Amino acid sequence: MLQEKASAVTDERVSRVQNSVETDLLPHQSQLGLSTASAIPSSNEPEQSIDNIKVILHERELWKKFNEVGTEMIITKAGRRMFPSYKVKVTRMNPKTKYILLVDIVPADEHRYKFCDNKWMVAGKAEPAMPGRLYVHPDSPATGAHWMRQLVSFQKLKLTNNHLDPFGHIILNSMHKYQPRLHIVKADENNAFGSKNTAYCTHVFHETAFISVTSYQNHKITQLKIENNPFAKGFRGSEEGDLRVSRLQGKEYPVISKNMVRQRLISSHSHLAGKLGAGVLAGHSQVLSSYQYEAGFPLSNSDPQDPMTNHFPQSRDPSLLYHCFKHRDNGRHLELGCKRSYLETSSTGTEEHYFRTAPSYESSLLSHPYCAEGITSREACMYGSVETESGSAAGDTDDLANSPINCNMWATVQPYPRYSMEGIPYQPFTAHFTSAATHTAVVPHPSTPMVPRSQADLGVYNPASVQRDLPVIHPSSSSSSCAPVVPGSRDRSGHPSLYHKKPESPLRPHRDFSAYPTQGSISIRDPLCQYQVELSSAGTHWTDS
DNA sequence: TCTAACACTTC
DNA sequence: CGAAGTGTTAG
Repeated sequence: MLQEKASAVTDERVSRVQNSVETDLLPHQSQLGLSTASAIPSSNEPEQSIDNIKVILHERELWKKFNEVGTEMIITKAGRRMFPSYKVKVTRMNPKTKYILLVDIVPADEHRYKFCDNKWMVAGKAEPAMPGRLYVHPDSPATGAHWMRQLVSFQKLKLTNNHLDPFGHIILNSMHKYQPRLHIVKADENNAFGSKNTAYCTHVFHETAFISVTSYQNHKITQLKIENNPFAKGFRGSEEGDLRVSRLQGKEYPVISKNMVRQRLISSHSHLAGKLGAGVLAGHSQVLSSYQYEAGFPLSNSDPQDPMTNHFPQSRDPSLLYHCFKHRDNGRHLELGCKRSYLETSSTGTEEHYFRTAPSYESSLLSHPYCAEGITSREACMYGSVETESGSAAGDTDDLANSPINCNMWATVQPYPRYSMEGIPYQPFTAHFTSAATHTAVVPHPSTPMVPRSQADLGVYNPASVQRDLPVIHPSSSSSSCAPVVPGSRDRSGHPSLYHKKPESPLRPHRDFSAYPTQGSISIRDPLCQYQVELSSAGTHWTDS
């Protein structure tokens, strides 16, 4: 079924990927993980290594439309879904192997933006990234056959600007540009990942890059959202007249669509306003000094060629890294990753690129001196998202019956070079990640297939706390952050951590982050599930304590 | 800039 | 029918 199409489409890419990947990365070691896989004869398919998995972005045309204008995603305290939603079609997986699919959203560059004069302009340096969180698809882990059977939807993923978010939503800073990434991780025997040899690969679709906002800046985007998002149907003007009753106001007179009006106003406005320009850093100046992603983020949208991309000024360079990685045992892989990256720019858009493990910014990190050090800690945490669970979860996307895990979020650490440098171990976060696989999480609800280790705590780590309390500390920055997770790498240097969790408390990384508000109460209404992951690192499996 | 209440929609 | 996702609007 799907495969057919997909395969056709992807062929090219695949080959590319392979080559590169293989060369650098380890050729498929994935096998270790085979637990599941082993049984399978992979005979037919070309190689079913994780590197050969093809991923096609669903509704790419729609994404492109948004991207041409400069996609904006609303972020709210309560969490807002993305629209277009992130959905992919996956092919060339080993039908019997179990995989975990997750999405993370990393900074696309190191700038803060401002919408002036009807255009996005750089307005200073980006704020330090928060520890990234990962959104694990609710069906994870599931077999290749399951994933390939239908579209894999991440529509329930929510974005928030609440650094203390207790729900497990992905935390972003407003007016910053981000790049969503899909990671496919081979599940280990326990249906988790985290083992040392966990194999995984990352796919990036440049057209899904967006700038986070608390309210739409470009009316063209507002318009596209209204026209395409079913929930915004109420704002669609009636065709012709565009007469719409303005009930909101309680008035009954027909009005020109607000959008239109708005646009006009805006435009006129913008002219006036325009000038401010960018230079402002908006105040925040927060000294970012320390943090830096590196300049080169790989992510950018970039296609140089693509005109569209340009909407976001600066962003990036075109290149992306491409690669897939497998982890080997410890952390070394990171390094590998670094090297490999090469630009792929060209391809463009559409497709995805394989990345190295390290997240984009990470990559940068890699380059940095810090990288090396930092890397170690990467870890990811997961949160269960609240929502997920419930029914909807299933529905949404695909659905699945399996049901395994509902949503989970993972957090990745971000890189804050500074700290890392110091050598402080961030373990804290690490811990989260940790071993995850094994541990999986828990969640209050036992439902999860995974292992329920601890329980739920919700919080895994709380970013928030981190931020506030320790601003500095962010966890490991470097490395972990990057890595998306999973795969492990961490070096172990030390930190193994794990964390565990207390039930109520969020996880605190070692340091404490204290406060997590949350707690259980939060919402968990539903089941949250949490996973903890560990990257491969060394053994860390959690230590639980 | 950001937030919360809102009217309307989907599911 | 109720829960939840929309952009709007006022603050």
